[in-house]
Amino acid sequence: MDFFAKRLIKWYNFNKRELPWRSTSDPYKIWLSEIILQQTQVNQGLSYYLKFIEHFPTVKDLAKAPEDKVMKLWQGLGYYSRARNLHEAAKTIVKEHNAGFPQSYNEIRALKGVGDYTAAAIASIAYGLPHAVVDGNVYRVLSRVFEIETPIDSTAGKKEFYELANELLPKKSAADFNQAIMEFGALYCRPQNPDCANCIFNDKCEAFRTQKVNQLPVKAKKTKVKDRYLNYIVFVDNGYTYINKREGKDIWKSLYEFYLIESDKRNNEANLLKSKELVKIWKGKAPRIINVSKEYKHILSHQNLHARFYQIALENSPHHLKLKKVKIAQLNKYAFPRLIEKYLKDEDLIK
DNA sequence: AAGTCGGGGGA
DNA sequence: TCCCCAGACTT
Repeated sequence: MDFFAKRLIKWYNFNKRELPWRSTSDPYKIWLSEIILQQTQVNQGLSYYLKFIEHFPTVKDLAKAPEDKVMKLWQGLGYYSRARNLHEAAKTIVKEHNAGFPQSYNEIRALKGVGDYTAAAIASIAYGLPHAVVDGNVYRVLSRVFEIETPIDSTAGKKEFYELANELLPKKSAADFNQAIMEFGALYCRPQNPDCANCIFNDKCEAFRTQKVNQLPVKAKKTKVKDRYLNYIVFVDNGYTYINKREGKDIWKSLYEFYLIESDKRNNEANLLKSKELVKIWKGKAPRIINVSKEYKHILSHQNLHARFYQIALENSPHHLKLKKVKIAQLNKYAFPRLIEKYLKDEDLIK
């Protein structure tokens, strides 16, 4: 087992990518990078990291920012609870830690949005503390090299991989080891098309020897996908429109959208006009629909969204609804889901 | 233990 | 299509 860390760290020193969060020792920046990179590939998160550092050079800057600005900068990256928790944790750090980033594993772990993985990553990378990270890369690399078939999404599997990672971790090189195993998983021991031919472990890898590389790691569950049909009512009122901030437990919390009428089946215009909700809004008088968009299909990991946008005429403006009246020219200040952003661009409502 | 939360990219 | 990504949180 001793070969593992040695080869890995040596490989890392020669082959690591130059990334902005690797050339800093600022725990705030390391924390930010780790939140952004949760369930997100480096190439997708990189520009967001740079934007955040530019707008919020310190944790104080982030803490005092309005939530809408944080969400706007996060727009398009997904998993928006990360942005809300990031913002809340920044406030916690300023208030309860006097703007100094916490330096112990337990204090880091207590921050909103920081779980076992992220706490270990920050503790090791920023402070050299001996906590092994276990992320998707670690599951993949370890399950293959040591041919472990325990499902990674089971309690037993999580425990087993966590213990193995910590056994393999050289306590004095925690930062390098953790980053090395993740980098190696991303560049060589990939989910598909792993580069076994050029792999530094191909003389030791059990899965390679038994030709089980593409069967590992084992995952037990699979997600169910639901269809949802979103009918958006777009009021256009002489240079203004009406938007709404999503609340509750559903997707896109804290992002904006138009007035939404959701149905579990595909709606056409006639059905929409007859829908109880719409009739109720105008007290039985059908509103005048002046434009119906194409259907937008938007795929999430667990939902297939089908959306259509209905523009309603000026005389039907919803002054009686609790919507936010905003200038169309100001729409670019608000964070919208990708789906709505696409519509806005198609209609030239934003650039 | 199971569900839920986004969006992009690769094969 | 399906799978995965420097996972966390709620139920």
